[in-house]
Amino acid sequence: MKMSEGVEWTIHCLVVLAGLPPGATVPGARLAELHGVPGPYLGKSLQALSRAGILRSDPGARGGYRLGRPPEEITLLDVVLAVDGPEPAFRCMEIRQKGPASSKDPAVYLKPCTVHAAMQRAELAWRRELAAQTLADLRTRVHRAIPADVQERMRDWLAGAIRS
Amino acid sequence: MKMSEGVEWTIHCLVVLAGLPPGATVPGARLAELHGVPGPYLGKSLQALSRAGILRSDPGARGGYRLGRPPEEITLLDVVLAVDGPEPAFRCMEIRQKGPASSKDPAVYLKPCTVHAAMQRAELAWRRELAAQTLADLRTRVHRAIPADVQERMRDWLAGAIRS
DNA sequence: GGTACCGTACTCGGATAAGCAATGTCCGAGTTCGTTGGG
DNA sequence: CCCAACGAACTCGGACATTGCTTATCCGAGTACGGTACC
Repeated sequence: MKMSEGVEWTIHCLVVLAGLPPGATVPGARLAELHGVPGPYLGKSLQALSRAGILRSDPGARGGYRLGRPPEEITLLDVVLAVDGPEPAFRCMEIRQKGPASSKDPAVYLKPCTVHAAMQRAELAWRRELAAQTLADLRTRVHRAIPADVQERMRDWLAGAIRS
Repeated sequence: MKMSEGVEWTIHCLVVLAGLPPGATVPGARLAELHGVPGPYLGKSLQALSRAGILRSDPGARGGYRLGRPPEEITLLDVVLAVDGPEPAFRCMEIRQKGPASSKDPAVYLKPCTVHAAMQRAELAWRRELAAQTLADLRTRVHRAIPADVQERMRDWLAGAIRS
């Protein structure tokens, strides 16, 4: 089981964007080189966030990306579902209905598969934990964990990338 | 993010094996046709369980698979880690250390990445929920959910597959 | 009749190809800014 | 000097190759059973 790398990339990008003044935008290419990741492919993930409404994109010469809504209203679950896809990791193939010992009566299989339910319970716990963390929370924690000089260097670097 | 299909298959197999009398073994090929899945590939997943000690395999003409330890001591987390691999879904690439704004001082990055910690929290909740469910619990639930006639048909079918 | 040996059938285990999704890259549509020509 | 129109540069968005992993398959090593020859 492997999650798309775009999740990690876009979360870091969102943290950066959440720290900008309102209305400021940053081009995707600048976000890519800021994190040392392949630019064109990061754009693919950013597009997914744009479709989900998490990001808002301004085309044109002074265009770029900005948050689509306040960071308090963006959860990590929203980001993961947008980038990695909404389908759960465990997908029940209903193999209980296959094989020589299965029942021909469809009514037997109306209730969900027991194995499926067990796995889904764990997956719901995972989603619940992701939904409990907003981008605003994460930005606060990151802000406290990074030394002042690194933050200043990032602010200076961003000054040459921000389009307002 | 997609989990290996072998997880679903092997869990169903383990539930079947947990319902057998002690000492009884079932060949992997029989387990495959019982669930309508490709036999040779199911064997690959069963081998992983065997390496992990969850299953015990008896080679030879009257050989087959049986549980490696009591079903009360087998959790769903054990199965998932054995079949799908022990690596977490989210793997931190430490992209905070890359890019023009990163610090050259390694001491800054001794504490774990904040984004990594947030994702790990969710993943730990997922694992905790999986570890809380034993194979014995699951077998009891499956036993209650399946009608008596289907269970009897499975018992009859297994009678021609069990090697003791 | 009992026993030891041998051949056969069946099992698991690891090594080997095919299919597909994720990764990585590219080029086109659209928008804004700077420039230039005219009034 | 002010204004409008034009050209150019830069942006996002979607369509196109390529790599890696999951899926699927096969064949070889090892073991227990049944039959057979021998004592």
